[in-house]
Amino acid sequence: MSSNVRVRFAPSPTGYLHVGGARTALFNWLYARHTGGKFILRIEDTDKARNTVEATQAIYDGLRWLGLDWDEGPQLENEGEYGPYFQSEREAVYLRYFEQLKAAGHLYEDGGAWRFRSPRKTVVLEDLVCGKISFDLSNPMTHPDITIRRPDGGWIFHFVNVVDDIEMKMTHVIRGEDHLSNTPKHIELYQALGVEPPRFAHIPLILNRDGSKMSKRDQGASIAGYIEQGYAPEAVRNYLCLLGWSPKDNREVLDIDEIISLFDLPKINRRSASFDLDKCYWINGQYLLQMSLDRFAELSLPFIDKAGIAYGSPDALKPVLAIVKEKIKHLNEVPAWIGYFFSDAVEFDAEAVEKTLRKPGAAGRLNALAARYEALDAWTVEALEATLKATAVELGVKTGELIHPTRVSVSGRSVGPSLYHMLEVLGRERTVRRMRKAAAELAAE
RNA sequence: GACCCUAUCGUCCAGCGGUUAGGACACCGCCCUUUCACGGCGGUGACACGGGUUCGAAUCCCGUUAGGGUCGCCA
Repeated sequence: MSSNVRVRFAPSPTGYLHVGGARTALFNWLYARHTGGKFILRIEDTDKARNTVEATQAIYDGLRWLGLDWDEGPQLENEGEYGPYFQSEREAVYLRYFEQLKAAGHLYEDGGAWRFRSPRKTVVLEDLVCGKISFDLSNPMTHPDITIRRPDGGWIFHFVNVVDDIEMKMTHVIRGEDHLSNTPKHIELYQALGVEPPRFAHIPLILNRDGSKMSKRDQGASIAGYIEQGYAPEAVRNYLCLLGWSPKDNREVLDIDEIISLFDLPKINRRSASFDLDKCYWINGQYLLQMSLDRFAELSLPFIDKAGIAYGSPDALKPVLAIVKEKIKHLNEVPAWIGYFFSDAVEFDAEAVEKTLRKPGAAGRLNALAARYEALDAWTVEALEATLKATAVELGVKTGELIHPTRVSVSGRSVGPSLYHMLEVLGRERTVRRMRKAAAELAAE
C-alpha cells in the first residue's frame, strides 16, 4: 500500500530524546507506515546556541534504537528531494517566503524585528484528534501579532515550521498538544501564503505519575535511560504506543506489524496520560520472556561486554543465557546472573552465606553431596536431581537443606536459575570443586 | 488573568443512552514451586461535583471545580 501521506518529526537538538518526543515521532511513524506514506525527519536547529553535533546524534540514536526509520532526512544515503533537512541550511528558502509575505503587506517592522499582521478573524481548526475548535483572534491584547524574524536576522519557530511544512509537502502535522493553541496562528500564515494548511492532529501530552510535566531529570524521561537500563527497544516502543492509543480490545502486548495495521488518528485519546514506569517494566519482562534466545543474546551482549565477562565465544554464552533468560526483567541484570559461570572468582552474597552456608552441618552435607556428584555416571538434570534427593534421604534431611547450600556454594547467590540446570551447565568439575571449597572454608572458621 | 484542551479504579486502556461499569500494571491473599521468577485463582479499588435532556445517563447539553496547555525577538 502506498499513498501521498507525508508526515514528519521535527525535533530541535536538546541533547537527549525525550519520551514525549519519541512518542510523537512514533505516532508519526505509525501513521506513515499505516497509510503507506512517508516519514520525514527534519532537524529544527534555528537556535544556534543549543545546536551541537552530539545533541543531534542523540535524536538519531533514540529513533534508531526504537526502530523508527525515516524515509527522508539526515543520515540517509539519499536524503530526499525536499532537503536540506536542517533548518540551519535553509536560509534561502525562508528569505524567499519572507519576501513574499512582505510584498503582500503581511509584515511590519517592530524594533528591528519583523512581525506578521494577524487578519484578526476567527480561525476554525478541524483537528483529527481534538475535533472542531474555533479560536477568536480578534483581540490583539490576548493574541498579539507573532514575530517571525529577529533583529539579528534569525528566524522564529512558527514561521520556519510552517514554511518547511509547505516546502516539504506535509499532508498531516501530528504533534504534541502543547502546539494546539499555536495552530490558529500557523493557519493564518498558511492562508497569507495562499497555501491550503495540512491536516492537524494534536496528541495528548505525557505527564509524570503525579500529573506534573515531565522534565529531563524525571525517571524515564530520556530514551537514553532505557537503553542504559536494559530495556528491549520493542518493549519500550510497545509501551509508548499504549500511551494515548489502544487497539480497543484490551490487548496490550502487540506485535508492531499489528499495531501499524490497527493504528489510526481518530482512535487517539484526547486525554493526557501519566507515565507509568511499572507498566513499562512489566511489558519489558513480557518481551524478554517471549523473545528468541538469539534476540536475547543479541540484546544482552553489550551489557555482558561492558561488565568485562570473559565468556570466550558466543556459543559458550548460549546455554547460560538459555537458563537465566526467563528470570531477567532488565538486560542490565544479565552480568550479575551469569558471572559465576565464567569465573571462579565467585562473589558471595553476605546475607546468602549467613542464612544458608553458616547453618550447622552445612559443610558436612556439602561434602557428602559433592562425593556423590563426583561419582555420578551421567551429568544430567535428571541424575543431579535424583542424586540430591537420594542423598537427602540418606542423610535424613529435607531436600532444601541440600539445595540451598549447594546453590550458594557454587553461585554465591541465593537466587538464580533452576539448581539442576545451573549445575548441568556449570559442569561436574567446577560444581564439585566449589562445593568442597565452600565446605572447607566453613570448617576452617 | 485571557484563550484552548481534558475529566472512568493509584496508573494506563475499554465503554460511545439500558453492563452486576470490563481488562492490564501496581497492591493484598491463596495455589504452583523446597531459590527467585513465570503461571493460575481470588480480592481491594473508579464514572470529580451540581443542574438539565430522556422512560432511562459514565455515555448528550450547561455550569462549577480540578488538572494540563498556550499567550516569547525559545522550539
